[in-house]
Amino acid sequence: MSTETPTAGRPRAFDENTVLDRAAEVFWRRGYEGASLSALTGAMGINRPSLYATFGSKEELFKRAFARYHDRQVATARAALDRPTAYAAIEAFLRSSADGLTADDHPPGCFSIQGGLASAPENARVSEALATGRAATEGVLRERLTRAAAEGDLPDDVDPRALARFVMVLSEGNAVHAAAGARRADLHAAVDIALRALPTRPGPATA
Amino acid sequence: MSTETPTAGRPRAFDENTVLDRAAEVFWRRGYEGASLSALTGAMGINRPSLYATFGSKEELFKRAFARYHDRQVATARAALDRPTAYAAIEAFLRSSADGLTADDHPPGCFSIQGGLASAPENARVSEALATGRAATEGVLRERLTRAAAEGDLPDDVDPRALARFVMVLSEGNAVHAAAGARRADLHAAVDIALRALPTRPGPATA
DNA sequence: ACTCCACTCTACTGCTCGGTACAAAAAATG
DNA sequence: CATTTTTTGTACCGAGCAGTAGAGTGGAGT
Repeated sequence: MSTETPTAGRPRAFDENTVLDRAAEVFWRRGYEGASLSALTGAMGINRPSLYATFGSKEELFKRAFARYHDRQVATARAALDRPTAYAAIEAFLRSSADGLTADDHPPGCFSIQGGLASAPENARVSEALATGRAATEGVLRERLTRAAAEGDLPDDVDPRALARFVMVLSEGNAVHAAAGARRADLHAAVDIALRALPTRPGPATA
Repeated sequence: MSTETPTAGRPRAFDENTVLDRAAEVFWRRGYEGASLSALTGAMGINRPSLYATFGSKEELFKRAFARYHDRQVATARAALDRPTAYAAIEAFLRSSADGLTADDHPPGCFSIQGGLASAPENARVSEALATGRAATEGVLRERLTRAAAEGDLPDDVDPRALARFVMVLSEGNAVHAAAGARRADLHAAVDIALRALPTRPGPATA
């Protein structure tokens, strides 16, 4: 099994996490259905049998690769949201999102969206897994804003769920633009405008 | 040729636009790469040779199907933008977008995005065609807002291009949510918040 | 009524897909 | 050093892919 640590036998010639990151990049760039096994093994630097012995199937490989991406995504989101006010948290979230969508150490845009928004029915589980991941990120945001509401850091008439959705919409729309090659400054310009929509303002708790 | 009108011979047993719309739905639901010829011909109600005689290739079929969708999209956008003020135009655009993304006479979400954000290199032209379509819609929006700026219907410090991009980001982010099954009310809630961000307000020209 | 010709249909092509069998290779254990 | 255990590499599998050949079909023009 891939999760166990064998005591004997020929040692693996590759690092599991390293090849997962390379696989993620292929899925990200080509989408699940556009990522052929040949492209994957080529980028990962391993052959098919090694891939199948380690990950079981293309779908499992995808899920493992996406899980790594998603965990980092959530960690980044949590870090950004760790700000004293709702306004600062949202701004940090959107700024780090815009930067992440245009970072040059990985493909432009968002794995959760490029991976496969729509797919053949037999691959529906993949699209669903991605949607679940995005929903989880939105959940982190929602928790933070719900806390802000409880702390009086949001006006009483603001629905934290709707606000979290709005922020995610912004981030996802920017992801679509980034996938098409938009420049970082363009994404931040959209964030600039969005921030004016917030029912809270810079500085300590408003009401 | 499909574009000529033959005077003799067996007449075509299907309507070109009808089968194009059915093809569009398959591409929309499954993405370009997830839409197999079997799925396409099945939904279109014609066989492969008819498809190839009429459209030439899968890629050409896709472009024709997308062109129809896109033309309607642009027409709808233009209609929505035909409002006296920038605020009203933007609101109408976003409302009709949210409704279109959740209409029940076609798949949820947006063909331009679900069709194929990312793809294998050999299908890159498809993703590019979709991105070009989205850029065209953004162009229509930008023209309207540029006119608003010229008319004094937007504050002088507002960049119509950035504002158009912001509105498109909203629409595209909502499309991602819609693809994942979001309800219409959720999309409108995001629009509600976005409208507060506008550097213009309901009613005749502000400044 | 006959001819013509575009369209329709079945059956096929070469190719690539995701996935696997099997034997050679290589490190740990005795 | 021989054995064991796991990984690696080559070469392959059936299935499904996009695309096509060619016989059959049926309405329009004469």
